[in-house]
Amino acid sequence: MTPQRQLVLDAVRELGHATPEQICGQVQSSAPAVNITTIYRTLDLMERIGLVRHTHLGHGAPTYSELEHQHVHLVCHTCGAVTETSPGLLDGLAERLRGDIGFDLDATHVALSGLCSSCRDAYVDRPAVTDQQ
Amino acid sequence: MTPQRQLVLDAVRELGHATPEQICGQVQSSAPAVNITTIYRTLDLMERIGLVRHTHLGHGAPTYSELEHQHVHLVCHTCGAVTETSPGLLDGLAERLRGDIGFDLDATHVALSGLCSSCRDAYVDRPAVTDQQ
DNA sequence: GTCGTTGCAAAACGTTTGCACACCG
DNA sequence: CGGTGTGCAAACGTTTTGCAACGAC
Repeated sequence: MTPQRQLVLDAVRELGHATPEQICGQVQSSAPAVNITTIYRTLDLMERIGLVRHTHLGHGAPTYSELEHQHVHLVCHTCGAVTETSPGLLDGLAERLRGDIGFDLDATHVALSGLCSSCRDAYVDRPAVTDQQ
Repeated sequence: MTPQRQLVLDAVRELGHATPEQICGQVQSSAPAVNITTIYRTLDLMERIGLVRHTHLGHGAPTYSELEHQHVHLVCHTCGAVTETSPGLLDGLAERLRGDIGFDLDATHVALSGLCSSCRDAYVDRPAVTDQQ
């Protein structure tokens, strides 16, 4: 565990959900010389050994978090808002997928997408202007 | 509806699920001068008016398909294989999300991720080497 | 002439690679 | 020494942007 790696892990823990770029910023606030390449390499390494995980929120860069940070993410098509909810919501689905076709679902790795309540309310005959997915 | 746009729409229909680059290739096979910028702009336009949709299969470029092509996609973490299944599988979840937090789920927009049956079988004490997500 | 559409080049974004240097055993 | 980790620059794949030219009304 090198100093850079410790800083990356600390940043992931502090930031909760963060893109490699955000993590890089956080790390550089205490060690400006650290390069973003190192961030990527370190995140990759830590993911392989099971220290962190990444989640695709739809658009753009994935976000990294601690392995224990287990949530299902809901991303709004229209405003891009991210809501977290319990992985338990997908237990039934996971069981059915496993039984039906032998697919072992990882509910937390990708965000589910849809329309959040406020956008649904606003979406009265006004077509979506932005799809941030 | 310009000739380019018709070609893009035809390509989306012929290819089923295709990335912008693949669509560009298909279009250029009959009209070589068409630029990929036009593909992007046209797909964007057609998505806004509801002719096509795009789906994130995890890694890399999204795939475009006709609006009617409604599937839930399952992508394997390890081998990257894509399975299609019925959107009905998520009906219960969609209902619960709508009731609990007012989130209107679009089950077909992102692929669910996990481990396919063959990779799960192969995954006996052999850690994943590739995560294509 | 005005507006929308196109092609092209360049930029932008997120990520990966090659390579040389430094450090630690 | 040898091997690992790092920084830097450059490449990469995908997407967006600026701009000039074209065409339809």
